[in-house]
Amino acid sequence: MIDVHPLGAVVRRWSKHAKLSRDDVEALLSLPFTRKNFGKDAYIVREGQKAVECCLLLRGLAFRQKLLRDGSRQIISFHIPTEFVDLQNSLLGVADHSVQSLYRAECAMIPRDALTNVADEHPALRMAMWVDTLIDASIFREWVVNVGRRDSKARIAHLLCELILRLQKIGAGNGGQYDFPLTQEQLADATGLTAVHTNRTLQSLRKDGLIQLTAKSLTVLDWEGLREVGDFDELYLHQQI
Amino acid sequence: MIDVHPLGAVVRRWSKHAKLSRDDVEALLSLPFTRKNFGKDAYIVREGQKAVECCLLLRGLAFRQKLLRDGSRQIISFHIPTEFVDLQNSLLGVADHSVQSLYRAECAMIPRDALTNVADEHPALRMAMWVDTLIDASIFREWVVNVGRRDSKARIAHLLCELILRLQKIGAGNGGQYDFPLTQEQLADATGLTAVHTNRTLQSLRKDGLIQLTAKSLTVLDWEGLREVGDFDELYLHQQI
DNA sequence: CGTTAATTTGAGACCATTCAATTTCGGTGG
DNA sequence: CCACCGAAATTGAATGGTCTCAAATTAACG
Repeated sequence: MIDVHPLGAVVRRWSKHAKLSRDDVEALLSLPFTRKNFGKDAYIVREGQKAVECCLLLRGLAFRQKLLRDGSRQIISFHIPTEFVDLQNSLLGVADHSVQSLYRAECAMIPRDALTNVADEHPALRMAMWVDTLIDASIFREWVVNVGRRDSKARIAHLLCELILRLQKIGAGNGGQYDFPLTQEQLADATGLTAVHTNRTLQSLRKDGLIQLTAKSLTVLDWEGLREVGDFDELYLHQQI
Repeated sequence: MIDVHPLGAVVRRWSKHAKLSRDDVEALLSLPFTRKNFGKDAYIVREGQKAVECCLLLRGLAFRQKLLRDGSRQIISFHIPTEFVDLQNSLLGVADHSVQSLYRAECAMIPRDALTNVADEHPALRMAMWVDTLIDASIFREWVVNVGRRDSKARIAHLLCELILRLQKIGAGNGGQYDFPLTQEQLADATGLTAVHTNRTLQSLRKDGLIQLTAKSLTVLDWEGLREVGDFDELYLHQQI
């Protein structure tokens, strides 16, 4: 799973949505970028900021969040390697939310102009980018359903199912075990629960023999069971194999 | 606010995001379409369906929803005239959720192929479409926050603020009064509450002198108060005047 | 003007929260 | 290597917001 070129994984992913010509691929791979490392909870994009470069996640995890006036927060999505965390900012201009690294993250920062130029000259690449943002949107929709209509157990199970499938897709984890550096507070902020109740809910999922969750590592013991509890249907991920 | 051409409103809206040449506008206005009327709760797009045409809402309201296994539902967004209700389906292929008319709706149905062709030939139009779907996504994100982290009163106030601003933008409503054919059950399904609790919450908003809501008509009595209660910040709507 | 949908009201139960205290874990410096 | 520290996880008990279930009232529509 180690790519010679950091953008190699993107080529692989996008090839599934659109037919990329040799020329398209070449243009993509010759995009300029700089590597950048982020520590725990470091800001990758800050709300209100004007975007000048676009961040492709290479290693680690990232999440997007919005803060409320009363200080509470809602995590809006998680991002795993090979994903752009802020593609929409390249177009909308001002970021309407923040992106932070989770634990640690390594990114390829691509100048916004270079990205829009390559999109202008390569319609297939623009299409792939668009599809990326559409899949993002589809995931947001499912999150609305998750926090809006499911109880705590289903919410957490559903979130775990989603992350597991996405991690699987990029070849992370083996034997049902995944690196999982999320704190229970982050899990809570992503599901609209409190940290305390998240703790109890996780205990319940463990007691049911569905998962094992310790020390930054998640093991799936009963995938079908977890899927059942989480009311999980992966259609919304649009992960056409 | 009556357009000679149904796509006129789209031209006006998109002109704010991207510079449209005379040629772009012409291409847009000469898109083929058929008018179609939908009755109360009629399906405009059905989950799992393959998209062959794209729906532009001309009159009335529409909403998107997802059904859960237990039969409950979550409304994911509302749509008002001049908006495309399923632009993403033109690209993603299979619809991952349904779109229904609310009360009544009049649409312009545009063949999917015609739309993608005009996008291929007119980069500015494609860009405008992309921005449309990005704003959609931004609204989904805010909805995640709304159902995830706000209490019932704030949730409903926030939703009302959003709809009011969007309706205002297309020139609907006068003197703070808007046509508002939503049932309390639909309001509930959009905010992740029950119909009963939505009823009580609305009463509370009325008692506070913020709104007047009767017989398919919403009147804003105290905009600043409603905004305050709803923790509303319109940045996410990306409605650059 | 009758019939159905939508709104409203009441009371009790329950899921999730709040607040506080305790335990465990991971990392750091002596 | 152990002692220490702060962060994270865990536990308990009480509170409260929202739900559930029913029934009553009102509005909408043909």
